[in-house]
Amino acid sequence: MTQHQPGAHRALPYGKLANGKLQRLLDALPPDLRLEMEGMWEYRTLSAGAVVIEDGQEAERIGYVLDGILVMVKELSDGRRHIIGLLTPYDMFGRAFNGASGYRIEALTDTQVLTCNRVQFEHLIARSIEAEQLFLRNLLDELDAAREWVIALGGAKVVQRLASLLLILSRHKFNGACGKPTFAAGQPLNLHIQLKRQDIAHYLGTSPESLSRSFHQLEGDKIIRINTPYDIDVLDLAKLTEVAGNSLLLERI
Amino acid sequence: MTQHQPGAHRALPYGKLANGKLQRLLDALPPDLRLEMEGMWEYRTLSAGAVVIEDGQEAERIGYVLDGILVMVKELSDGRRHIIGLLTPYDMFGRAFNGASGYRIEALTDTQVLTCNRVQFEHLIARSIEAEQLFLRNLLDELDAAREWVIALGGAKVVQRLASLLLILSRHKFNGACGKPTFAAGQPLNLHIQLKRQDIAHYLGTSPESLSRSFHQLEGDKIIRINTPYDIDVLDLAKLTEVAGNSLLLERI
DNA sequence: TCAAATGATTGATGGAAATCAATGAAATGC
DNA sequence: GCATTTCATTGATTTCCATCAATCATTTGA
Repeated sequence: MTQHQPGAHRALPYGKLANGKLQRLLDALPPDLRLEMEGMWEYRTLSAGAVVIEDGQEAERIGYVLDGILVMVKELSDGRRHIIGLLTPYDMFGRAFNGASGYRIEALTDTQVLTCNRVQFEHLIARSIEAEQLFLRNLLDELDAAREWVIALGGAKVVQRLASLLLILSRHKFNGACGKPTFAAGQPLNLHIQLKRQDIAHYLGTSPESLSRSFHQLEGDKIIRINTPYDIDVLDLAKLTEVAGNSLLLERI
Repeated sequence: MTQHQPGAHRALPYGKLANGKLQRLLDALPPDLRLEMEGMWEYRTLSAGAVVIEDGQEAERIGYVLDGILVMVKELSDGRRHIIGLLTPYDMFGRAFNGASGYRIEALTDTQVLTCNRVQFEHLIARSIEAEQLFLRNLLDELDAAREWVIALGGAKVVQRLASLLLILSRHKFNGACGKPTFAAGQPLNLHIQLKRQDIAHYLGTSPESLSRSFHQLEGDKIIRINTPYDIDVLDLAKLTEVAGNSLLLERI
């Protein structure tokens, strides 16, 4: 975290983490290490556009996204931007042990993150087998998530890829939610998509115009409801899965 | 590795690893651990179609691909196969610490692998900070590789995605090669693509027919030469990069 | 407040690709 | 060896999508 909003960090708000991924990780630690681990984290907010980690630099801090979206982006020599991946809530960013980043990470929206000094984190990992295994598991989850994006982008048609994206975001929302799932009962699942159509389009390998048409196709089929371009209700998860063309993305909900 | 070709494993042939990724990893270990680590590995060959790790099972062994291609595949209920990802030489497979696999891993071609007992490997990782960090670094590399596929598949046109695939395979071939690169001098780089057109098409989110046309378009532009459908010479890496639409995939050659 | 800018959407059109159908080529089995 | 199957390729047609252009909605800034 080479740049962040000054004055925006304060102590870890434990309530924010109830039922969250990090909390589940912490729960598995021995009490003494857990206390130490908890003390290491800082809560921060980032304004949209803030650079979290610069391309080619070694991250000073690592962290978790709590709310908002970070984007991994590569600036090409001709000025175009290539979006490599998205970091949504409960994803980890910054590379422990792994040197400089090959791309820039920036906040696509106003974002809330938990961060931690990288070196401090590495030392804790090195001292504790439990912490190390938690981190490894987390990393392996990230790998699965990245491979999931590959599936999502493998769809032949735009509407298929969009459906896959919405499925992934739905699951993030669902897994990150507190308490019992309200979802199986058939209520609409509300998604706050903090991406501009242009960014989504780029990420899905299509144009904003085609993307817009796909959004409205899904709405016409009663699969989603578009409240605003950034506020989507998923009405029919089964149909959405059908359109996505595979059930893989849903199996971990 | 729940199934493999009987009688096909023997002691680690050190020569095979010269200049390889694993060798570089081993070199960084303290001598005593390095000896122990080296003793853990077995060289095996797998016949095309052999199941390396079954969907839903916990891997007994983890390993590295030396030659050939493994495929991560999910069998859908209606009998179709969804290719999740490819494992090419120097990729790691099998999940340490992470429980059951969510997909099947099978050999797409006759494949040479180095494998190691998972539990033994986990114990070594737990004992040695160096080994642990090597593993972490490797895992983070895998994550980068997965994100690279996202870039490759993000291309809008079929020929673009194909070019990206060929670039990635070229780099694997190149980085895995022994000794000095013969590549910068402009010689053709020979690729043995062990995938059927249908499999490549599925992976790139297109049809075999469109894929075939893209192959021959690249050949017509003198960028590749198609000796057989499975034997491709890359004649002009610069043009190939141009068609792929970005230079990201090339930067690590 | 209003003008300007940005983003989302819609329409029209040419080009790209999926699909259907057929042929050629190679591998496989008997 | 030949028949059979599988795979790759090519052609013709339809569908999809990128692009250009225009409009509408929302946000931004003075």
